[in-house]
Amino acid sequence: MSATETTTKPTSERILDAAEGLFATQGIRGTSLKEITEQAEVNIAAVNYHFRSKDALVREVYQRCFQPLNAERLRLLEDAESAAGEGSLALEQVLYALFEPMVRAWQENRNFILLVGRLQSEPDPHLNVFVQGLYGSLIDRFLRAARRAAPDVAEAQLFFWIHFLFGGVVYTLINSQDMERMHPGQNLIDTSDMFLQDLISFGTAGLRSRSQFPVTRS
Amino acid sequence: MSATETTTKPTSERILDAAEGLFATQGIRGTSLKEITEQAEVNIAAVNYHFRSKDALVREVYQRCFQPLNAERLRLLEDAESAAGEGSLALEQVLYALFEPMVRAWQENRNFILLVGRLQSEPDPHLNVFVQGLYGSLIDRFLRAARRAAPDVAEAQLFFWIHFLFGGVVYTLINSQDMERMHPGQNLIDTSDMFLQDLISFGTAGLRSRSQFPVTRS
DNA sequence: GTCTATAACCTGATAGAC
DNA sequence: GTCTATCAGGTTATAGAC
Repeated sequence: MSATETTTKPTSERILDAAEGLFATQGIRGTSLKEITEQAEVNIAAVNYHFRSKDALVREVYQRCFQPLNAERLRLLEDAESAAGEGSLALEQVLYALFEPMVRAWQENRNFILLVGRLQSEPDPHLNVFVQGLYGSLIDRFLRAARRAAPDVAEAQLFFWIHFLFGGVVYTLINSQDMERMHPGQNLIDTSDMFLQDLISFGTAGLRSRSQFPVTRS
Repeated sequence: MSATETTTKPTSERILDAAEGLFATQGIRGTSLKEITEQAEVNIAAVNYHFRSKDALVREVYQRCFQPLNAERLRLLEDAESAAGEGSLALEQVLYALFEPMVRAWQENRNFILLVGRLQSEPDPHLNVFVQGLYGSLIDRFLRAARRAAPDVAEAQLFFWIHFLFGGVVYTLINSQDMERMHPGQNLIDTSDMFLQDLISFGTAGLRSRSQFPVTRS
């Protein structure tokens, strides 16, 4: 690097950084290009030069955010599979590979999990289809691993309750600050290792449970 | 009622109905007053006459939506408590009283759960504070009941994991259509009774589990 | 209570100079 | 690649007639 060169990031990256944070805290529709370019300290027209439109910028933000996360998930799963013998992978290890990267990302940058949460509510169907493409074959890959780890649980049950766990994780991470404020005295997820440990115990116990409570209409 | 009177709802109610549906499907910031008044077939100025502003309309929509829900939750809990002897309430019954009204509301009107989901993502802090007020002492009330039902589980754990279950329920109900599409062949929550039954088994098994899986940093 | 008309402002997007 | 200037359209909110 040259000695006189300032380490300022390029314009397109500054736009992506600002957009990521503002989308996370204010929502996508709740954030205007004016706000983004002001925070990034670039000209308003730059966003339409480097990206084609606001929609394209949104997709770039999510791509940059989700691609390394899902790659890490896949890496952890493959590491665990090759470390364990064929078919001897535990359900606990599958859940660990699925959730560890997300909890770690949350620990490093709280904006990340907010960005994930936006997808549950932002109505844009184009974005949802795009993000589903980012997940690609990851869901199938993890479902097959879970199926081998828990052959006694029906595949449809595994599929459903792993998604359920995903929803619970996103919700509790997003609301962790509010929950700590509402119930002070004991930090519940102040360390991500502790939370992961409890999550995996909670999830596997649930997945291995069988319906017992009779529900009757009132 | 008079013979010639049409059974058309009053203007303010038509506005609330239209706003509820549009907020659910398009988001709050993603819905303009113009859209609302067009769907309600009322004049654009009526929303500022009957309600003070868009913010006040949003609060009215959530109040009308959440008040009967939480009243029903409380009723179910108190019914179960008076039916059972003092202190003999099961954790399953607490979870039933908490989630049954929500699942039933989802079954009757899919817009409802979308409206709940908006709160996780819409950035408006004023709205969040307002809705927290709607929940009022309900959380404390249910936490005390759960504590009596499971005295061996730490209160902080109960608080945390019941919120976790709430996040999972909202997520799976919101995404139930997509999940059915992604994993066809077996309906998982086609009947709310079946889902409630599985949910309560899953949740109580998780709540009663203890951490077993050792998590180590990679 | 309901309507028309309009104010004041913000939005994404683009043309064209530099 | 970066800027200024501007466009066409949408937004909430309000004033004032009926």
